[in-house]
Amino acid sequence: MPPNNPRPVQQGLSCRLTPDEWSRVSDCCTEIRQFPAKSAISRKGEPLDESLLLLGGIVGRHVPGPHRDLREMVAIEVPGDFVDLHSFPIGSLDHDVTAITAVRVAVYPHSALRRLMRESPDIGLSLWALTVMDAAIHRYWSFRIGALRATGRVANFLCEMELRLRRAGLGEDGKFDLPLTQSDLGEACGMSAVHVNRVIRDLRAAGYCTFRAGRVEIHDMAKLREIGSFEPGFLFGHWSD
Amino acid sequence: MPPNNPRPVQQGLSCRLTPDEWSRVSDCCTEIRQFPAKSAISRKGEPLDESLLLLGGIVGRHVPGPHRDLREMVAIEVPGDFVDLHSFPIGSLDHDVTAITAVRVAVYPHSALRRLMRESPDIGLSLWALTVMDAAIHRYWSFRIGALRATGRVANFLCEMELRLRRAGLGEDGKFDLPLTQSDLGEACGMSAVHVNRVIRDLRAAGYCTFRAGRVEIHDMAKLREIGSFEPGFLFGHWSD
DNA sequence: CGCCAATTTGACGAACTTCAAGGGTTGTGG
DNA sequence: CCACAACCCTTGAAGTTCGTCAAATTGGCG
Repeated sequence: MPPNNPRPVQQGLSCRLTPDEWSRVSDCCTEIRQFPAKSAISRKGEPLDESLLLLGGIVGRHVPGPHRDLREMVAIEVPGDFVDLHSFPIGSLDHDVTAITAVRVAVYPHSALRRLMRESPDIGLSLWALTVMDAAIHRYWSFRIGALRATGRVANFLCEMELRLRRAGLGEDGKFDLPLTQSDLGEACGMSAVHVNRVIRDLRAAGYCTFRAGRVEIHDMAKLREIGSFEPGFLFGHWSD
Repeated sequence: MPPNNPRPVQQGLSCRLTPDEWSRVSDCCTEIRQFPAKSAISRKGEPLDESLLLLGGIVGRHVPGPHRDLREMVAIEVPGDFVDLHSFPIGSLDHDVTAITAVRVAVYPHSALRRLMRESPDIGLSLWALTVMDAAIHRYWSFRIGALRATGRVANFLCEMELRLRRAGLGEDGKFDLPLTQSDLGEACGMSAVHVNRVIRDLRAAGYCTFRAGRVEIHDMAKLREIGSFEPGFLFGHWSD
């Protein structure tokens, strides 16, 4: 390990690793890298030989369709999440990864992770678990888009973001920054930006929450969770608050 | 390895493993098990200490909502797919697993898989890759439901099923069995059963495909893929036909 | 200030859900 | 063999939700 090895702070999803595991994973980090807002981090199909842990900022993952204007946001990563650990076992991704805000990431070369996994298969299992949690979040997004109508979708989405950002130490008391445009929100929830606007107006008028200038304030969490059919234990029951 | 160790045939997604890897994974199989149609295989949150490889039949995975009538089908497994390998790194699942048809599965105790992974981390990596492919399919489902409208969703879904079932050796020439009700299809595509009925009537009238009595016949694959915005390489470009 | 992107609102039509009813098929028990 | 129940499919009618188009407004930033 180089003496100037960067050692990211443990937060968010990565808290599933024990401190010792985290320490040994951190040893694999070779670099801290930055991306400006709205820049592409990687593209579908591109060969990848490193994975990124998000340290600061918000990252979006989009599945592109056959036309430029047809795509869906399939995931959002918050600090503490691995952005593209999925590329480790398979060498590339099926989707685009984009920096929504300016972003700071820790770089983990696949070669180092592979070496670590050969030395300590149990750590490999813990990292595997992180990608499995990621898949569970994907499934919940399917549930949201498929089973709920527009108002419920937005409410449910805000509840998930509140929970995940709070777990990442980036919000409390139902207040947090969510630097997404209404168009972003529409792409994440499978609805038009115009309709997103109407829905958040209704949510504001009802007194449940506000979403303005990239900041969310939830005033009635119980009600928002109810109309969003949101259950905080949606991730295996591991997050129950 | 017991002398009467069942050795499942390799097909579908599991073809990503080398024959040697497959052989060593197969050694972990302790049992062949059956489930009747419409029976529950496992439920959300239940502790699991084994994973199942689907040998025959169709399995559905549902994320349940807070009410009985609110749920979404988030995945369908076909023979050759692991049904719940996601439970291996984490010990439980966030969703229900249901036998849609009568089902035959190969049982892999987690303890045996863990032993195998410690002996051969590279095989662990290959199994990890299978769960990563699974997540890619989840993302594609999000794309389908979020970015397409009803007709495109159904067309896209049928294209995916055609590809996966053909890959599993269970269909050719655009004809295959898909033992789902129109309600099932609605739960998978995020639409009402009534509207599913109208959409498949339109697809039939247009001469693109038929879906009757659990059997699909695609008459114009190019057209169906076009209106479904379906790209056969959706899985990392690994499946390109 | 002036530009550009994002937000907001109205109007309209299209897409979709719900409710309701009828018909077909299958399996079961008399 | 028939009657019946259960389930699925099919269609119509009516109402709701949502997308599209268009235009005005706001807000951030050089």
